[in-house]
Amino acid sequence: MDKKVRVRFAPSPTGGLHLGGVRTVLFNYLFAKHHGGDFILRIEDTDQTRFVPGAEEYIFNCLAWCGLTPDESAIHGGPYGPYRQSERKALYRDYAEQLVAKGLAYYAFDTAEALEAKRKEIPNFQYSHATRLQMKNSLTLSKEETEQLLAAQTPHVIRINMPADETISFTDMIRGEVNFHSALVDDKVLLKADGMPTYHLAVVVDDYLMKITHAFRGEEWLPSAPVHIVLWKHLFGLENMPQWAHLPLILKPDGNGKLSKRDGDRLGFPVFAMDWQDPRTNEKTTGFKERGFLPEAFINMLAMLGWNDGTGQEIFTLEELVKQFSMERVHKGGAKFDYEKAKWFNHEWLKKLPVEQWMPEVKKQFEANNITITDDKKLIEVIELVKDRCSLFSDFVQQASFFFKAPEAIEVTAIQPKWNEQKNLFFAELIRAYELMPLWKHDELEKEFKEIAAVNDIKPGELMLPLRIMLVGGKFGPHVFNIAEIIGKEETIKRMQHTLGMLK
RNA sequence: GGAGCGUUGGUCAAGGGGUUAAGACACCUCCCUUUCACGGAGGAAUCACGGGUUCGAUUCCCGUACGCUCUACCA
Repeated sequence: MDKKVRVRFAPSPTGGLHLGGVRTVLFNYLFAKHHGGDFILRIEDTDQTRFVPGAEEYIFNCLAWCGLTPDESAIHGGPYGPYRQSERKALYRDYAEQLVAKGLAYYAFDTAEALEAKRKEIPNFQYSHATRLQMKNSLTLSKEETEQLLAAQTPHVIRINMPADETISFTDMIRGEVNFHSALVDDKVLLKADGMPTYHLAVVVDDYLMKITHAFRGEEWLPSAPVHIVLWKHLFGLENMPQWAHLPLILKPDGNGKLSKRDGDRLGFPVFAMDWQDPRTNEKTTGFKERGFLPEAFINMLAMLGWNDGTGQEIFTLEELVKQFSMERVHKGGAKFDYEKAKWFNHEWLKKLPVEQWMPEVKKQFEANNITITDDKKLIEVIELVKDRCSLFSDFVQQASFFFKAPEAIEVTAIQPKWNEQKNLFFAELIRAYELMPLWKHDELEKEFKEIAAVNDIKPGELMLPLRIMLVGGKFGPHVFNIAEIIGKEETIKRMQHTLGMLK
């Protein structure tokens, strides 16, 4: 029987959680759940210089919002902890030493200055089989010298001793067989001078210890795969190595290249899952959540960036995605992010989900714009009326504020040129009639409106827009008489009089 | 510079040796609508280029071009 599937997402807590990161989580999650396996979240915080307070908690919050709950993590617990690499520091050195003992790694004592000098001396310098004999390390020093330096606690790193002439190959679940020539891969640092492992060492040690069966990560990792393969071969055996899949990148909408936070700022759309405030600069970046996206839509949209089930279906629930997902159907090429399409996904989900479920978000958006809503029944009525014209929760502010508050700007210029005394008289009469209306219902209002128009011999079409401008302030929104009914007699008449005053 | 990966309409993409080369988003036209949307009907691709293999290539092979990623004691 096959081993239980175990996958992991391993972010470093250095800032906001990027679209591409969430998609990597998603594909990990979908694959694991499709196979009845476990999804592990491991924090890769081995670079102490890049530690950002709050970033870890933020990642957990994003995952919670998305509904992608880890089975094991630093906060969910689990049998293979700790799940923060900084807390596992002690165990890495031993593996690096094992490699040194076997001659597959070596101590290197080169200072930053020496490395810098070498880079200047040799163009495109690589610390590799071609150059390592020119450097200060346990390969060039005598055994005694090395031991002396070590005993004196001289700062040093441990580097992998890449084979000089081997073909390193592995099978990627998305790309098939991939080959590298070992001579072109440099001797990556495995253990840093501060005793922390680099990503290269940590990822293989932890994947082994945590019994990871499938390792998925972004395509940017492909060039360093041979380092990981060599490590696996000598540390734990290729037969125990997880199956790899390198996911295609999410590209910027214009031009080419990886989508970055900068692109979002420049083009006006979010890139992070949720709002992120950098504690060092206090710079605040809005996320998809706060911008008015439903998590269901966000996930759905991400899933379709680089994957589809081949049927043409585009709207999927998480459960459906779990059921349908397969790594073989993931694309090789990167996908450009399209914000318009992202909004479309949200629009579809808005239509699909019951209003009650997302009404609180709409309220929040109104509150952020100083409109407090106390009447839930009215809000639901309003939402039903305008939801076809909204893609995001934030759109409701623009589309429905006038139901709760008289419009601040009245687009009188839209009606002024064609305004005349006849229309003036019509509206005066309409107001008198409306004041006496016993039943304030949209069909009654419309009937009355048309009757008075007929008596005055004006085409109703000439009067509809003026009425709309009076009530809404602009040329948009649902049927005018529905609006009038909801805002009520008093408010309707007040707004008519207000605009009439402006037209005199 | 080197290595690896990629390339079907503006975008996401289905398909796969012989097809009218799906569908969605965006865009344009029309219908519906006395506003804006929604909805409905239409509109656009010689499948990067050049060689092969083949009766036949967008599909297989090899080159070329272009793009991207990596090339840190960052992940």
